Amino acid sequence: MDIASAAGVSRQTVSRAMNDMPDINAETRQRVLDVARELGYRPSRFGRGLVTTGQQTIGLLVDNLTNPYYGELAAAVVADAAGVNMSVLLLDTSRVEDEHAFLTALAPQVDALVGYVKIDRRELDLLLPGVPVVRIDVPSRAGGPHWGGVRFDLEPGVREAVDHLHAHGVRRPLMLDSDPLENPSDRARMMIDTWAARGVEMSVVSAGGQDARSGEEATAGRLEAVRGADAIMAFNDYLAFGAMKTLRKNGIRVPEDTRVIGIDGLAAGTYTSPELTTLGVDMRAVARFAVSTARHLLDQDGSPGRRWTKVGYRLIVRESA
Amino acid sequence: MDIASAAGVSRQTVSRAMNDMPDINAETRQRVLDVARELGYRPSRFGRGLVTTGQQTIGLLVDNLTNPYYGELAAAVVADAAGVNMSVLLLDTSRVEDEHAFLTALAPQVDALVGYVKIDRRELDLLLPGVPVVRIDVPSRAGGPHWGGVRFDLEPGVREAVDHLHAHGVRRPLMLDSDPLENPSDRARMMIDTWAARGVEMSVVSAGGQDARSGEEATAGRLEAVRGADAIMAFNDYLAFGAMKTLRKNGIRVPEDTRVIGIDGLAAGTYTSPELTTLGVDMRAVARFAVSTARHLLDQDGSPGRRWTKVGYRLIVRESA
DNA sequence: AGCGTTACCGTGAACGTTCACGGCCGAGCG
DNA sequence: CGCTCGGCCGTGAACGTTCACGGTAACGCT
Repeated sequence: MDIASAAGVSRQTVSRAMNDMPDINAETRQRVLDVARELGYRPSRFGRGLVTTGQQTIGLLVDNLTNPYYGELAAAVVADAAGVNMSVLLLDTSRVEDEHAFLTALAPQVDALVGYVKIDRRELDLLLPGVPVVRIDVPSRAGGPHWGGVRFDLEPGVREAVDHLHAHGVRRPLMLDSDPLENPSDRARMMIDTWAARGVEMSVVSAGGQDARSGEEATAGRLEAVRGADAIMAFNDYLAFGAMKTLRKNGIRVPEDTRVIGIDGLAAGTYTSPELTTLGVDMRAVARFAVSTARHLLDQDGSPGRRWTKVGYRLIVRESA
Repeated sequence: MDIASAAGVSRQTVSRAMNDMPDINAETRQRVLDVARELGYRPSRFGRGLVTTGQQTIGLLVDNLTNPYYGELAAAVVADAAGVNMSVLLLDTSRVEDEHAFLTALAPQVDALVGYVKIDRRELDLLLPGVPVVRIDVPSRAGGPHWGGVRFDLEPGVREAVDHLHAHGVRRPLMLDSDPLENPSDRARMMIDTWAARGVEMSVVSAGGQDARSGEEATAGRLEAVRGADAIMAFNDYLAFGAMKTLRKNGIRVPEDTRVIGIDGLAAGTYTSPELTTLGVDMRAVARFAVSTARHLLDQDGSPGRRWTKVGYRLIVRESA
């Protein structure tokens, strides 16, 4: 502590001055503060963190913040974390080629991991032994006792959506999937089954991608199939955006001629015309659970509590269906 | 270091085991690792940070991550920071009422501040004396020697946009401003002046807000003015989205009847139909400068370098104009 | 036997901060 | 005068880790 001698006082007095603590003369405090500014001194967060065990940091692992979906998640997590005095370190894996090296470099900074961890469990456990991990949108429970997660359940949303469409007279629904026909996505499978349960057969078009352009091109390429449908359910909102664009270019009105439903609940869906009806999860609830679970796993206070949860998609009715 | 005695070795050997260092027997390492897992031991980042002065953290201050604009900024900053081995702590001020208390709690975790700091300079300087600050989108240079920033220059974009519209025969442009008519925004003023320099008078409609709904309602409420225009330039993309929605509902075609241009360059503008032509800044360049400047101010290596820069908006031609 | 080399491991010291405690001095009181 | 008390300040100790160094034993070589 160089500054102490520079100001002619002791370490402790410097500490008192910097932290607005009592037991220090106002004049002395000012002198210390002046010297500190002069020398460009700033207390080290490491030195402080070593002795005051309070502040904890959670690492938020997302695929690509450019995608507003992750933005909404991040906003919710940050808000919740701030509420319990935790910080959030952003880990965006979109532009990183080697997730292993990435985590090696940044993970020591973090007390817990939350979000979309794609890395293998064994590998991660070796890399960050004992670090609590709360995964989001995982198919199944996995990992040790310091792992948790939230599973997304599409089913209630699909049921609501199919009910909604069926009630509006839809009988020739089309699934716009991202995956190839011979190996449909889980979402597509569920849609098809749900319609089948109502005695309606769903046709399928594969987009071969998850972005708007794929949706636009796929629907344009299979226009006869699209014209034959009275509703399109897309793998996600982006594909739905693309589909709506194609529909419009071909004079097909939404929702009068064809209804369109996406999945994700992106806010961007309110900027289109018509606004996109979609299936979405309550991100606030997801974040709330993730943060509280991370905190829980961090404390290890013996009480196991719930480490896993399931949140259902809900139908968000806007204008396109 | 409790674990050292538990494994029957010294602190240093534990360190060697945890960090894959040489000079340790493979068998001993495994034993230490086992004991560590058993006891749930994890090296403290504070203890480590105290002795290895390397990793630095920058705090990214944004208004509201739900807004994809900030998501793009965050993604770019994170990518750049990772490139120079820095971490990014997310500070979202959208849901925080008292920015002062917020910073008091979280700022000690951070080595530098980047982004949209709204708090008063004097206050911040008192709170975090000497902390480098790089502000984004500020009107003017301000702050001490440890402050920097990037100024956004709308002018080249406006010039390009007006040129573009003028070349396409636009003569009755309409400004959709967020601020009231009697006190127009800087953006509106610049638009109006640029048109005036070409001998064209611009009419103005005030939306009284910056979101899509405001744009939709304002244009709907002043439909006669809108019908009389052959181009609409909006305060931002959101207002443009709203305007396009109203235009569509009233059978006005974009861009055939009326051209529309926004400001922000949101990716969401590519999901609409037609895609929104807009003015945007190169976020990657902004982030690059912000991170490198933060690093520069952190080092204080004497060479002053450039602490301020100006990046110009550019016209992004899509479909709406 | 004596020597150097290698593999492995331990011991101060240091990083910067806060906590618990104790000391000094002047003022007030009996 | 002696005593107490409050205001102000300094001194070990501790937090958990790494660095630089030194030490020990085993082994091979001359």
